[in-house]
Amino acid sequence: MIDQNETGGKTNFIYTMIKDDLEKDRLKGKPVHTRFPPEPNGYLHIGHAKAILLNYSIARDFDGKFNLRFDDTNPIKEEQEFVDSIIEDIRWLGADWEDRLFFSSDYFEIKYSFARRLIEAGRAYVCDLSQEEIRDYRGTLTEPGTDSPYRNRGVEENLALFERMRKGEFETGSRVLRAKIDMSSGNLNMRDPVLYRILHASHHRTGDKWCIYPMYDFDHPFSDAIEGITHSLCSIEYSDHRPLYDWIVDNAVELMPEVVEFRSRQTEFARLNMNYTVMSKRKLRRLVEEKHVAGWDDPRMPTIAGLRRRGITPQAIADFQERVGVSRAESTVDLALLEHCIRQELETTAPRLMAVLDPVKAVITNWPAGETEMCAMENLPGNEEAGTREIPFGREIYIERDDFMEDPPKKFHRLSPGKEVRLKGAYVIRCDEVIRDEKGVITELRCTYDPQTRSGRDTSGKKIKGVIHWVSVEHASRITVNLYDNLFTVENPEEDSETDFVNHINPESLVVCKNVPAEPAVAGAAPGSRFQFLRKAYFYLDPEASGDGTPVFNRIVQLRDSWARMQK
RNA sequence: UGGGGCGUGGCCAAGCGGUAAGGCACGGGUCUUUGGAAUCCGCAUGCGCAGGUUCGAAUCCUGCCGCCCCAGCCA
Repeated sequence: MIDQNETGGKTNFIYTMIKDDLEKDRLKGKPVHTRFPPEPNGYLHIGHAKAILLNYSIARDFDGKFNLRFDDTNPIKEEQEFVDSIIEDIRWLGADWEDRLFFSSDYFEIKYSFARRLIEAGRAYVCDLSQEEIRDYRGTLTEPGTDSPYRNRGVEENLALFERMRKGEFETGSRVLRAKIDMSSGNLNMRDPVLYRILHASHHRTGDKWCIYPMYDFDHPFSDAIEGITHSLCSIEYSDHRPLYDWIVDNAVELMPEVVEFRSRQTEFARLNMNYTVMSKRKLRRLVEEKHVAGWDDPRMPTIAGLRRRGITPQAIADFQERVGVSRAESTVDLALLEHCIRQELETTAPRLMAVLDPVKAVITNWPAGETEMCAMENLPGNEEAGTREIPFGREIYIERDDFMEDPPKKFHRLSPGKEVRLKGAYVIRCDEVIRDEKGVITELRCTYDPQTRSGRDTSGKKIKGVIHWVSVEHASRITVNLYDNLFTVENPEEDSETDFVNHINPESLVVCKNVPAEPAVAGAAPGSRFQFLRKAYFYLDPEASGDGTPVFNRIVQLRDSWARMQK
């Protein structure tokens, strides 16, 4: 018996349904079996990640199986390039299909046979109507359709015609195979849906072997049935297709029982939407093609490749997916939830480093010139096993420009004239003088340090509220930092149909900081590793943006900043 | 005016007739050499609305209202 503990306490309607199926033995002893069926015609995004991880975790939680099957039934739109990127993305997410990587096109031959049996049973016919005529005969939402004049062709004629379709005797689009169901159904999908169309096009896997290709509604349920898929999950917009799904599976069970592994059933759930981004393939493609972003893997994109390049971990995405849950209600999840998942993981796994993103020089006037002292700092606070590192401290340091205020408000706990602040891991300093250039811009802060306040052996008795990060000027490594922010300035870029969504693009979604001083340890960082730049944000050392050898760090997500919130 | 869905706090989401879980967000306290983290507290007299059934309704019934999807030889 599977109880809540074994399924991680998940209480969504799909888990409930599966538990019930198991209790009632509706699976007849077969393992729970799910699948993710991408069409290789584009890049995967975080919405797909929800579907992938849902399907995969169901299989895992119920000790079942998970297949990856490409729905490659439309050669015009599909490419091997997308097959490769999708495989890479799903593998990176951690969903494991073991040895069950399939393609709908693997089953074209048996599907052809199944179509023949449908014809033999008088349930499918070749229709010579043009595309426009078929549309006209279909009727409208409120009016029933009209039977095609070819609807009652004899079995032999249909069989012969279908075979000639396969042989390539007819032009693209000249004929189709249709199911004979009900032209007056309130459900448009049941008005004699097209099962096969003629497409003289080369397929990325089957080449020119076929010139007729099955439609999704015919192909998908049958593929599920022969793979033994027990629970075929898809998004809400397929709800209307379910009667057709069942029609196909029922016919497969009746007419071709020898290949049916399981009488699969379709269950729909709501797809993921998130604020401050767009999710449709069309819109994502526009962002890339119109160069609003650098590519499909631009760290601002909601694509899996983009999330990966941003530095977000698969663990955080999986955590996010579980917290979002699954239901049938249309929803838009707050980006803040994803950010929370990322921070929560990185808090305990990302070593700390100091870098000053917007530096201003501070000179410790009572520190001897040329003298360097090493300060020990923990790599991961609260985790002694992560150890410490030594950071050089000297007479000249950089501090964050906004960690100084000449005329600060009451609650400003950082540096200001005559006030003291602690340099993390080092000494307490006081600001004595502010130096400006002719334009009034602060160029240097003159400070003095208190020798009794050495971190770890402070004998001054001072209680200093503010702690700021710093980098020694003399020892600083230089890095490039990409400060990424939301791609859009509004929660829902698609809300107003009058305004093109690209008008809502955030002009500050990427701010590049070059020559950023960072502590020397940064030079030893491994590409692909993640850090917290103390008091600022989590960063990812971009392994693909080496360029001139200067390390490039992508901002993954900012730290929570209650000071910034107080300012508002 | 056809068919299929959905409406529980700002955002997700449990709940399936016994008196509104949880997470995020938000507000406040404690602690803190990250204004981070941690920790504690607060946050729906009410579940789209209106009736009804019942000792008792978010859960059952009736009627409304609102939103989403469907007329590809796309998936």
